[in-house]
Amino acid sequence: MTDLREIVAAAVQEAVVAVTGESIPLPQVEDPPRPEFGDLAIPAALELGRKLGRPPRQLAEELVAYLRDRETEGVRRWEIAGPGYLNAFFDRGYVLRRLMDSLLQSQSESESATAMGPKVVVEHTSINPNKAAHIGHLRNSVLGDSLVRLLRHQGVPVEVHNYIDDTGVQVADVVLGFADLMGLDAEAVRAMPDPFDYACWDLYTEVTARLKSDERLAARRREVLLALERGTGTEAEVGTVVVERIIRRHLATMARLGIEYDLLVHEADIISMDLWSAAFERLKASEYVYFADEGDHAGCWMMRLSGVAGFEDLEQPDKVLVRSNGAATYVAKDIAYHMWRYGELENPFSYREFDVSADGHVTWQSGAEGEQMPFGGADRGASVIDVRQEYLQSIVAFAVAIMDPDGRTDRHTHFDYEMVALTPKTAKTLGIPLTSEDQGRPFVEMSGRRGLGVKADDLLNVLEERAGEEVGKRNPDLSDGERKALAVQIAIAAARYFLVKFNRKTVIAFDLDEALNFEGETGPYLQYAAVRTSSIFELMRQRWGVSVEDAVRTVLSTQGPGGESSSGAVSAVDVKGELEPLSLDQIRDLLEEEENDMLWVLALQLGRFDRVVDLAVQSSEVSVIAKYAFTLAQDFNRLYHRYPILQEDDRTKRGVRLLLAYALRLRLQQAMSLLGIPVPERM
RNA sequence: GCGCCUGUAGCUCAGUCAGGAUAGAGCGUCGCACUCCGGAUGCGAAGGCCGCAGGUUCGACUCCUGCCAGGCGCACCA
Repeated sequence: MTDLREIVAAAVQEAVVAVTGESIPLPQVEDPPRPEFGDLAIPAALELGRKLGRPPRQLAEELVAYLRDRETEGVRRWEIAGPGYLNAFFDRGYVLRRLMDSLLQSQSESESATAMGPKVVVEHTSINPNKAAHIGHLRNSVLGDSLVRLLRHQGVPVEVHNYIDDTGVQVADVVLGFADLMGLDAEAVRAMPDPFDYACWDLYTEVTARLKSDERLAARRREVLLALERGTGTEAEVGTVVVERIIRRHLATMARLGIEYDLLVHEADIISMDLWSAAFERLKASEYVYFADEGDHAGCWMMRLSGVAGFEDLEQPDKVLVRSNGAATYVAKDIAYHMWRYGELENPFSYREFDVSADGHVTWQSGAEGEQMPFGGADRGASVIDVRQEYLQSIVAFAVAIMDPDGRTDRHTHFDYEMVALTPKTAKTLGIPLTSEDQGRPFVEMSGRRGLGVKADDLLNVLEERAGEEVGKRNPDLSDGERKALAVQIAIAAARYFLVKFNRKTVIAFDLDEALNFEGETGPYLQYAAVRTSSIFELMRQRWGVSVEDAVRTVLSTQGPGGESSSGAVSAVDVKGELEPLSLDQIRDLLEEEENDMLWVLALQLGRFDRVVDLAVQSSEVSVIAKYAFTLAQDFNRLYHRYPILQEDDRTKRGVRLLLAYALRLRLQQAMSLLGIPVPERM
């Protein structure tokens, strides 16, 4: 079904040709700021007037005269306003009818839809496996997971990767802590009680602090790092246990928010399975990779970036890929991973199951042994990584582009976002010590190294507790189990919404009070609106003995747009005279009454759903969905007070309001599901 | 120093990419609301030289230039 906007734009385009003889591209269509300016506004005459040296207003008169002589689908009348806008006013009955039809249709389609087309890999989370996840990591995972949901909604096959950096100094530091500070071996570390990631959080901070002054410990760190890289010895054993246990904790934390992964890629495997050496062979053949014989980087293999667009202003643009001691850098390993991800290297991995979730989803991990699986080899992909890694990621993207036989530069995207920081006030209330320098700042960056941050599980625990209190107050009849289950859903909503409501270039200065608020622009507000729609429908079923689906079918059971009888599924059922089929004229007349402008505004809002999803995907901006969902919920809550459904006696009013409430619930639920926010039965 | 990002109401943010009609939300403050489909709600009020200065334009929060302020990045760390 063609969008009405396109139809209107095409009509104006045709009018321009007819009136002026000028051919123009499809004109821009805007949403007018106020209802009296109609439903769509086209500023074409403004632009054209300047180009032709004619008064825009006069030009607009001629265009409108032309348009008024003809039928444009869905348009009831044209007007001119302001400096020369063309304002189109829809046939409100027709548009609502059309909206309902497409909703019912998309509902039945989505049930049978299977993903088609080239595969896309989305990599997110990728937390260093040496400590508990904090709320900054949560922003990454929630953004990444929402992106995955958006793409899947659009029918794109998505594979979710979580890159595990298990060879770096971060892991070495914690291993050092266990081995030297605590004197534990692998078995003892394996036997430690949970929360293991919390223990590592503290240990990591302690080791970092001691390393500053303890020369002997610093020397030991180099030994541990070497042992980890070789993969042999007791320290390597401890390292394996630490990584495995921490990842299980990370996945458990993310599972609380409904976030799952298809594949964990271990960085250690990239070396041990010779993925790096294969990548290196390919890279060496490139004009961009060379061996440095002299200078600061003597003995290193370098990537040549001087003269490459985007790197030209750097003092030393070239980047080390292989250190003079022969070890590959992080960027080098990341490049190898990306080349494999996009099918430019043969697959060296086998795969084992890492975990199976409650709903049966399997998370696999790379390794030397196991099964063959069709992972990697994607056509396109995105890596969700915070903006501080922009420089490194641009190198990775550059390498992907030069290794692509087709020379594509757009197949890999760095989905960048700003960090989550703490307001000094929140840090203080959480008992986190700050330097006097920090206290003067607008916000304080979280740091695993300094142990400075709010752990993800702590936030979720506090949210669940708070939600539990509220639920208990409102629903004293619920059992403990029911109350907890509800509190979990509300906590998910609060956390996820809070992390996506800001656009990704905004530094979130985390404020605990704000995050714990369940009123206003929050996840629970969305849930509340959805729950209210459901409870209206439930009450209707009790009073009238009719499901909302049957009720909607009844109201729609006359003819569809264009006069013919619409989709066969639509037929009336017995609703005991509480509802009746409504004609297009009845719906239109009702919606055109001024007191029903708010209903009409909601109908228009509902019609924007697909465009909003497109915009969110194109701009990689999840906040667009969050704002849209909030607007829907807000519209509904306003309507709820002004336009009762069950208590309305007029059956025309009742019917139209029911249609809108039904459409709203559907769209709101869809938007919430894109954000990973559950819709409770009650709350 | 160079590069990137940000600056909008007391606070936290939309709107800037595609210039246009009276710049919008939430929180906070003050006041109010249904014997009614749920008050995690709704309604109203107060609160804005859209960082500053130029420029382009019929028209600038939006584009361009300069400046000011804040953040981040520019490792043989990841």
